Amino acid sequence: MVSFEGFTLSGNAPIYQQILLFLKRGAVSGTIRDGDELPSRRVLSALLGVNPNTVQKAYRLLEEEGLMTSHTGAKSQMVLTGEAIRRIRSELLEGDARALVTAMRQMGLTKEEAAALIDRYWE
Amino acid sequence: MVSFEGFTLSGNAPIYQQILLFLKRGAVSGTIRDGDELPSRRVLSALLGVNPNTVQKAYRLLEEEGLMTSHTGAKSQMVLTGEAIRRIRSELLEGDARALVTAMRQMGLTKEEAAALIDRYWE
DNA sequence: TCAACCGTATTATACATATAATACACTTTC
DNA sequence: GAAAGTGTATTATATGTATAATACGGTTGA
Repeated sequence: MVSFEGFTLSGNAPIYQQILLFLKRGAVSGTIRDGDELPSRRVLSALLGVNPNTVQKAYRLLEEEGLMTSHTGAKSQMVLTGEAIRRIRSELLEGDARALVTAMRQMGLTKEEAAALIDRYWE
Repeated sequence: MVSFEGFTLSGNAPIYQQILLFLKRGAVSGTIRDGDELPSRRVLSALLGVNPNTVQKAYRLLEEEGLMTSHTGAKSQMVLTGEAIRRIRSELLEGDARALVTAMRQMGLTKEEAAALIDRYWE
């Protein structure tokens, strides 16, 4: 069963996107694996304090990406092939790195200053 | 005059937030300085291909933060004290660093792997 | 002076996001 | 078999974002 322990809503990003991102990052790290069952829409929405439709939107997009299967009446399961995991990993890392480098550059930081900042915030 | 050269809309973030972020980062880097005139709402909206109201929203928020003054009929000007710049710098760097570290951690990367990734994307 | 530009304001429409309240058919479990 | 839980679907409302079309009064500069 996929655990949402340690997941908290934050920032201005849409909730369904935050859920999607949490699941993809878990797949990349290996804490979420192929065949793992997801909490039901109702259970997760109650856990997060959001509307069931919001969870459903995240799950629907997950399924449309081929990362999950769902059948009426039964629990939904993650579908994670090695190829899919590598694809997600590349997408996420590239996006995050690009965003940070853009930000640091626009603020006039050197590569060394950026590295030192990350090092300090790692704790 | 504040230049928007090198600024392009990207991603899903609201346009008015992207404009605000660009101006704040410019203030931190020193490319935008106290007293600098901003392009008019109409001119900037035409340059970016967005609605004048969207630019007005960004400018209004900038003014509400005390980083700009505007008077009917005249050009708007940046208001950047040393204290304000330090505040913006802290806010932006903290937010960016926190976001990246959270992402890398959730994907199971080590500090060294994250540093190598940033180093590679710096080019 | 006066035309051009500026900041500001209003009204309307459209889309995305999120919530709320139901409803129905299917699966699982006792 | 029956109850509980599940995926799925619908309709409605509210808010934020973005666009569109105007309008008005103040400032600037030829």
